[in-house]
Amino acid sequence: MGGTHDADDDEVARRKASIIAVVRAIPAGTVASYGWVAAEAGLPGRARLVGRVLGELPAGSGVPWHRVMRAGGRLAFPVGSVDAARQTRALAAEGVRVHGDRVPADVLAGAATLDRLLWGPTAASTTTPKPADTARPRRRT
DNA sequence: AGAGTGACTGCAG
DNA sequence: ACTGCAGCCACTC
Repeated sequence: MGGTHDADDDEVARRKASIIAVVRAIPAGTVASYGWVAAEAGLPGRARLVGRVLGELPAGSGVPWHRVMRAGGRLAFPVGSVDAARQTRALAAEGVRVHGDRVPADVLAGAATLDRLLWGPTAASTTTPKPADTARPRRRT
């Protein structure tokens, strides 16, 4: 096979797969932040990458992109935009009431609980993505 | 190679 | 609570 098969491309595809796997693992009725998803996918600090990957998702991909929100449980899009309305609608269909551009704290707390659901002691699921990648601490005060 | 941009985030004012 | 700024990462021009 000679050809153009760079390990770099493979790495990129692998990141996308990890991100999508985490998003798909978010239970209906709960939401998670971009940063949280990135961290769980083994890509701490790549919240923006999550947004890009979700934006590339084709319609009907089955990936619950609407369950991914900004930090603090805020809508990913500005209120009034078509996408914002769509996300609000999709969340409402799952019982999540969006108040303005934010969701109740308890819904967001569900994401924190997810941590235990996914990587908890009783998790041990074979469908869980792998952390891989070395965690790189953010240099912040 | 340098500058600009964005489905991000946290701290300051 | 809101806006602005800085840091960061990946991509495009």
